[in-house]
Amino acid sequence: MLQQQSLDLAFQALSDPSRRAMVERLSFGPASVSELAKPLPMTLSAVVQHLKVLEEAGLVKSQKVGRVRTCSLEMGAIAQLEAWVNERRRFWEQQYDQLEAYLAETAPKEGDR
Amino acid sequence: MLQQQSLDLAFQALSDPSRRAMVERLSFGPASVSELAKPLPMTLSAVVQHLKVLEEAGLVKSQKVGRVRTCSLEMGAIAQLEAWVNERRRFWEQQYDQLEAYLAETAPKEGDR
DNA sequence: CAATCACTGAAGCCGCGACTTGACTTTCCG
DNA sequence: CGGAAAGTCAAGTCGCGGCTTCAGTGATTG
Repeated sequence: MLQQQSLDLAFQALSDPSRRAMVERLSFGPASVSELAKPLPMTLSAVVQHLKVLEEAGLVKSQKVGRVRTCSLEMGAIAQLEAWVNERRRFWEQQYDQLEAYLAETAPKEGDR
Repeated sequence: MLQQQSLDLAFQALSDPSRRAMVERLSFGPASVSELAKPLPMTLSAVVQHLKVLEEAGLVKSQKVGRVRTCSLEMGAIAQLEAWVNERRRFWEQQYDQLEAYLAETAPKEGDR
């Protein structure tokens, strides 16, 4: 599973609060690097480094025009996260259903007739 | 938002591949600590430490009966992750729709008639 | 043209997080 | 009872991740 690698990068990237803040900001629309940096209590340099992580995780893309780099969300990676989480839930519910079925079979209740 | 804190812990916890593997295993049903440890290339001790992280993040709960501790998934935290991801997508799509609407207004296409 | 803006890149610091080792405690089984 | 199983705890090591600082480099603007 090559997915594994990119999932890893994505979760890793989102484990940092500052980077998650950047993603949240970007979910409202594109922004420049300094716009992303404005609310964060750190250097522009640090923000750029975070940005690099997000880009390598495929969560964000950016392009530079003139002297300003504009960033925006890359929904593909987000969808992958979603898929992983959904899968966990799916398996968990399935197992839960099996338990229910088992209980229903071994100890049928009134309403079951 | 106090949610922030627990979201942070959850993402943080899932940023480690071993811990994600444990969660994946647990999505198929409860397991003991050594069962969780079996596929992982590390000491039981290390696994226990990972487990602690997962529990503090609210992703897993466990209880000890006799000498064996049985772990299982805690779906609440997972649901929170899901919510965050969905929210990002929601905002992103909404912004996308606005763009589309704008384009449609300023440069109507053939089919619009 | 000079000054400013918006980054970029390279060092370097430092704390924390993922491990290991080793020593103990409890529980279970024959 | 004796010994294996299943964890638990406390140190201690080590590398990497999140910062900062500082020294550039091109665009942009008065």
